[in-house]
Amino acid sequence: MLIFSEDPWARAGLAAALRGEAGLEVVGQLGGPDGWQAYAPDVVLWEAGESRPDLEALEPPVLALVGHEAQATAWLAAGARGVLWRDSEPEALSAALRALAQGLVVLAPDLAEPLRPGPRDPEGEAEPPLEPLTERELEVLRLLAAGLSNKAIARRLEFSEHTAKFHVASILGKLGVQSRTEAVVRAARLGLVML
Amino acid sequence: MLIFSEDPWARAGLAAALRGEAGLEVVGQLGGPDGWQAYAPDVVLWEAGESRPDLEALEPPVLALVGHEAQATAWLAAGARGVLWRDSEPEALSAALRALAQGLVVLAPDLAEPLRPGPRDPEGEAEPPLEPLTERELEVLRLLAAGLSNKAIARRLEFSEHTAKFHVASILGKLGVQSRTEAVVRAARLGLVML
DNA sequence: CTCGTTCCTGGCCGAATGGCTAGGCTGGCG
DNA sequence: CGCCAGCCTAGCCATTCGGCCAGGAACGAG
Repeated sequence: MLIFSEDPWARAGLAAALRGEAGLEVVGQLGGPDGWQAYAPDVVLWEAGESRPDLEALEPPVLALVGHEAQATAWLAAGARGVLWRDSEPEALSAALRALAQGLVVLAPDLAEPLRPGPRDPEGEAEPPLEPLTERELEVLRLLAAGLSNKAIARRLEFSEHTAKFHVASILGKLGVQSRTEAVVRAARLGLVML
Repeated sequence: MLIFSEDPWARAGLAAALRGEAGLEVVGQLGGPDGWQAYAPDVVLWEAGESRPDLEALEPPVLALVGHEAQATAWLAAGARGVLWRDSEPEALSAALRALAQGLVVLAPDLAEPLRPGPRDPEGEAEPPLEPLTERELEVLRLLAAGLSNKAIARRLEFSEHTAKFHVASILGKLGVQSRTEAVVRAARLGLVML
């Protein structure tokens, strides 16, 4: 097992915490993926920095330690085989690393939520009495989600800026929000547009 | 660890295969969940039958062994903390069970696909020369994505509206966009924020 | 010590945004 | 025919947004 972290102290701490674990051998520590081949690790433990993860050239499975959810999804997308919170217990790290070495995928419980097709919050909801958007409004919404200004929308759809504002206002009303940004987020969550 | 399977031979086989694994103790075998309390297991290994899984009354984390994908999703939805294929190696089972006991979620690689947000268009890209955002900027970005106005962000983070505008401008610059809406969409695509 | 970076604050200004009211045009329906 | 829904246009107005310039406090690196 090879440890990556931009922070030397974090590397040392992780190595020390895992040293005692049976069946785990820390073969080295690095600041990043450069030169990993020399260690021929079966698994990589990587404490995520804020920079974008790059696992391209890395062949062994990677367990990413992350601090917040956005990081988690970024690392998953980048191909990490395991994602745990930074404050996980050493025993959890050790167990996760062993599972990784077996080719399995390991996640912190919170991060597995999207997998559960979901009984959907039973009570809450309350929200989408959502009047249906007209075809025209959907067109505008898509441009809205692309980040276009009212003026740009008007040019694209060949009507006046006033009309653009009219449709946008109508969309805001139907979605129950008061800014175009909120509208985009809401629409994305409702599946009305793809981001 | 407690083993469930409708098939007594399968129970025996699993127990035998796992008997050798260090740090795992098979405390019993049952045909189903009835009466599990008597064994006080830390984990349950359950070879899935074709019937609908019911994990309601079951308190320890469950590792389900499934034969096909429909089963896998059914068991995940039912609350299984781990799902592996029936033909997994004993070493993989053992590693998975230990991770389960640590409160982690374990999956066969194929089953984790839905988590990876996108295969990323392989060719295109060209885009993210993306300077990293500072911690403060990420905080602002998250509120931005919630649709808050500069004023609201300033209140929430307890600094002046000017500072909010300053950070927003900095975010726009780093993401290479010119409106907050674009910034949110871009950040979502990059995995910097969850919508 | 100076330098550079990050974070925070301020003022100014033009443009964009969102709420409002008030039209006109079309086509479907009773 | 009148009525209504969806669509487009228009003006007014307060607020917000985004760009620009300038400065201060804190901290680590040189």
